[in-house]
Amino acid sequence: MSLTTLPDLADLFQLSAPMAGKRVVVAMSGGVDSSVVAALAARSGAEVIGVTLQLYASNGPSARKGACCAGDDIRDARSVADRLGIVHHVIDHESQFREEVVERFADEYLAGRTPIPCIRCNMGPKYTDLFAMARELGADCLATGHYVRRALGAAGPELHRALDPARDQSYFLYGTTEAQLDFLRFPLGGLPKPQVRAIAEAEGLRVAAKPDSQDICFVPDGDYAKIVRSVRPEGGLPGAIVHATTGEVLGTHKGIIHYTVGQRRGLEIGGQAEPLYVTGLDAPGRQVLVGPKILLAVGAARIVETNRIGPLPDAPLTAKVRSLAKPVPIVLEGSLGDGADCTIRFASPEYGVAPGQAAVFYCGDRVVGGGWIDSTEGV
RNA sequence: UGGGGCGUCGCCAAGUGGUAAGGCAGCGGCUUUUGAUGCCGCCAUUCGCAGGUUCGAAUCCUGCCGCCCCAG
Repeated sequence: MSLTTLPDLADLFQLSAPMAGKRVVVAMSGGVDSSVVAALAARSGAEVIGVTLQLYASNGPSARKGACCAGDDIRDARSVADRLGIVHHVIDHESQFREEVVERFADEYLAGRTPIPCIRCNMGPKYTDLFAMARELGADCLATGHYVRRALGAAGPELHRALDPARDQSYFLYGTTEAQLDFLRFPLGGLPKPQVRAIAEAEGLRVAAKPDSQDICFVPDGDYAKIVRSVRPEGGLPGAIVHATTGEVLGTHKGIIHYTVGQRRGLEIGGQAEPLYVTGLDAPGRQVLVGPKILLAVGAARIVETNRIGPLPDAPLTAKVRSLAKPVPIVLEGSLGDGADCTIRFASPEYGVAPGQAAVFYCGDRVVGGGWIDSTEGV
């Protein structure tokens, strides 16, 4: 695949031509996607500055394939920058990342919620901090490798789902502020992943065949609880597993942080006619509440600290309450944006809605906003 | 040490002479830029133990062991 099949590069970056004379800061994680963004930016003729945040220890157990922003990934980012002949900065962000993302992640679990560190990371280090840095560098925009689209609407820039729904990352970016969106660019939002890899290959980038990142970047082996315990040892305190309706004590759990609403496996309670699911977490009582699947049906949820991107449309909305969920029809009550709280009502019961997760609102492909799930109401 | 009942995979549980259902739990895999869910696969050569009857028993008989209940 050649670059000539691509749209005009100035259009990709949504900057007025000519690109020469423009300064583009690219957030480089060391993965394929952001590396291709840097390559495209370099091709465009703009002055490109690559910036990589070092988020945690650069060596040790966290070093693994598929992570980002540490160790090999930083070396990869630097190597790509060298290859492209662009300036590259590595910013030590370890302490901020630990406080804003990792410790917060642990505290959420301790409070009986199910956090999404990726959203916090996007809201904090990746956008707020990189954003400020790009401004200081006198950039015309900050480009990232996220699979979302920035569309120019009548009322200003809008955030839309990626063209390829399978790669869409809009769920993780609902917290983008209008001011950030004004300055951000997502050149990959309209491209299929295979084309991105093809570009990486054509450009001779060493990361062309690097595996996609997945899981939480700072959890090396999928054992997130181990990380939580390392930051907050009290997370490993056991307690009772209690039936949500009968109050019967059914067993002992190994620490509330290991469970999330909707979870089925790992309870180790046998002898039941039907599976038991986690229906709630009582952090003060250190109890895990369980019950049959029917108890997971949720009719409404309280959403807090909301963000709105662009005007609220006068059209039906849908919401995603998990990254992998299909958007489902909802009715929004209350105001959206500027940190306000609101309530959403599901047209049909939604299952496994966990406090701490995000609810992201869509109007078609457009991201209208979102917030954190604070509590839910049964049906 | 009278009477009755029961002992089948970690748990619940079908099976009453013809060669061990199912559910739960667990394990593995698929899926997946959070945690889950879901889906697929695996999971008792053996039925408390020891004998006996029978072509053939978890199923019938005998003894032993263990547990439960009711009695005194």
